[in-house]
Amino acid sequence: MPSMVQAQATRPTIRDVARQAGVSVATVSRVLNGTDSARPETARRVLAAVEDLDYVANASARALTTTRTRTLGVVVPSLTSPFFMGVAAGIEEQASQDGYLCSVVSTRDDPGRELAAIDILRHRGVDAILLAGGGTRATTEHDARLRTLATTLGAANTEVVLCARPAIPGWPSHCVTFDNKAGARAATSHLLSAGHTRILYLGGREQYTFSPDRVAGYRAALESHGIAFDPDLVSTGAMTHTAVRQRMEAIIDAGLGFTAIFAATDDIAAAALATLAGAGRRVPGDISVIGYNDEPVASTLTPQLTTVHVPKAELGRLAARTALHGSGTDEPTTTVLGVHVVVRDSVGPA
Amino acid sequence: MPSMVQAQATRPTIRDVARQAGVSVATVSRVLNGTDSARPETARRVLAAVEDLDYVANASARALTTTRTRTLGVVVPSLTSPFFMGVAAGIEEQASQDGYLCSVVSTRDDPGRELAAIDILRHRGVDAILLAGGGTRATTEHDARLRTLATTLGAANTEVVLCARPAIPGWPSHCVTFDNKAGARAATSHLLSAGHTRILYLGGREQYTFSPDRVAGYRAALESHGIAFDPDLVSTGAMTHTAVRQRMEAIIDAGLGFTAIFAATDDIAAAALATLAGAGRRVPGDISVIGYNDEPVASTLTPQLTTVHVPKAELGRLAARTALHGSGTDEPTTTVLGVHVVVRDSVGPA
DNA sequence: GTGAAAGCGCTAACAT
DNA sequence: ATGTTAGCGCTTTCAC
Repeated sequence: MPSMVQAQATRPTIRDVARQAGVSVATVSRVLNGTDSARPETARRVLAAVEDLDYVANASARALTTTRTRTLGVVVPSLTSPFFMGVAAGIEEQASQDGYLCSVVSTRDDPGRELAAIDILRHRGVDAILLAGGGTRATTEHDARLRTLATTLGAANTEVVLCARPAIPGWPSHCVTFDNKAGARAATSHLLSAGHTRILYLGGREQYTFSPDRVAGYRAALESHGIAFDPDLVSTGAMTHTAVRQRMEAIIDAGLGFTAIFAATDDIAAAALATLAGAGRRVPGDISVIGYNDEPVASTLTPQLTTVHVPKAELGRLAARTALHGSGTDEPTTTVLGVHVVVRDSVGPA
Repeated sequence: MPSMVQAQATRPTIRDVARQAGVSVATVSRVLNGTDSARPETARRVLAAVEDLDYVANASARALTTTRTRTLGVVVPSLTSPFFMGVAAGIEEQASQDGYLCSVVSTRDDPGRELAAIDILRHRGVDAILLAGGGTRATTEHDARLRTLATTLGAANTEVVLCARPAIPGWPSHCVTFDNKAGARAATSHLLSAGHTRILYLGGREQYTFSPDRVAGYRAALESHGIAFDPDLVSTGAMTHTAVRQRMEAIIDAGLGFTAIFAATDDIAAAALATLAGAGRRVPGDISVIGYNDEPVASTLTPQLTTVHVPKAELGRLAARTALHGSGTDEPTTTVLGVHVVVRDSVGPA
């Protein structure tokens, strides 16, 4: 047992271990990294010294020589979004399983901070960057800047992979996302199959990255069923709880005819459900409602919400794997995960 | 413009910048860190060279000499808990504002992984560690191990501060938390003031860190109002949505008399609300319900949930500040943030 | 199988 | 105000 008197102010280094084990620092390094085989007895002595001194290798020094930090940078739009945290959970799980640490920086829902976030991560020398979600739809100028930065980083051997967001044309690295439009189409079809023909699309602002495809899926389903698209049935705008409620109230007051609602997110669906309840409309008796994302809130609602399941954790895991180990080819790839309707209690016959 | 032919496979170093600017590396370092004043013209040349070469300092090399990584390690029980993500958002905001990066590792709700998580962070040489939440109540043995590890790290100048969890006796560093018991007391009092005397406590498993204090607060409020504590009115168990619903159904079927519910979390309250609606009991007409935590779900419920607000983001920010800059004294401190009832629509007169 | 020594890219004395 | 230089703690040739 070491002396209790002198507080160890300075951490032991590999040299301390070498001295204590009676070997060279090179041997200690080899034993600790399994780089080269050492005599069992030598290894034992080294390990004993490590244990004894409570030695922990200096990650910075190691990174300096290996040029790898074993860190994955993650950029998310928000730390409080159930959707992105579902994805982040998958990322973290895969990364930690592979011995990587996740450094996360949030843009706080400001796409303008995306570039800065990537730059912070670049300065830290992370081995790869995951750009999860995008918040609002980018301008082509923003996309161009993003692409330039990603290309620079790619040349420096740091992949920037897009995750849970639409692919960007000409992106130099990979993209792992889900079939956003197909999900919207499936949701709408689900409603159509139940006999609904007047379906209200209740969306967020049009500049959200997911908006265009969700509207497109909605329209596509309508067309397949030979139903004319009615612009009056499309409502977009802010998606805070109160904003959606106000929008719904106005719609109800206006006497707009519809028997079902396709909400672009579960949160929007929640607000719709609340408004409907307040207006005395029964779900799914009078009105059917379907959501999108399958966030935890879906099953706490009354009635439990039928929605489109997005494999968030799986998406995160796959994205992390792709960022860390590549996708097999050197070429940029786009992997699109499937989604499906999960039937609960908020949809009934027309 | 540099040659387009040769792809820059290797990143420029401080020497490249020095050469290009016609100064020494020391000057470059000084200009970049603002350590010492340089002649304006010199600084300009350095900055131009940096710009020109797209130079980014190597964080590992810098950390090696300064012995500071400018990284904050964060241990959370889960990346999908709205409560902890609220706290994490505050942590990330404060850290990034102070130029620190957050490296997060999740224990995936397994307190047994807490030690391992801290150890991972220790190996990375983070400057401080935030232990957010604890999931389940620890054994004294677990606490002892935690304390030992924290003490070791503290000696190595790495503070391990507790965040949003009960203080641990003898903890060598700081603790930033909220008044858990007072919140439970306030919630119960809120119900009592509305005239309720038969109040059901609907909790999670007893080993959750927050459980004991919430029950204690509930009892304390009862006592202050001269109402006898009835053990039959305390229901604890798993807090998944279905588990709580089953529990609630059994309670209703058993004909237990009560006019109000104090749910230990908003999620539990959500499940209770769903069960009540299914049973035809109106809230707050027949039964009043109050939650705890003030998570986003509270305002999506019907009726909107009256609950106890916990300043999650503020808690996170303060904890980060404390971990990064200390609390003023060298002595371990415990900072307890206040909480308050936020009145919405789920509580009515008895 | 093991040791000696040369860096990795940076900061911080110490000179001037 | 700026240059020289000695490390920081590790990995990795290159010898033996």
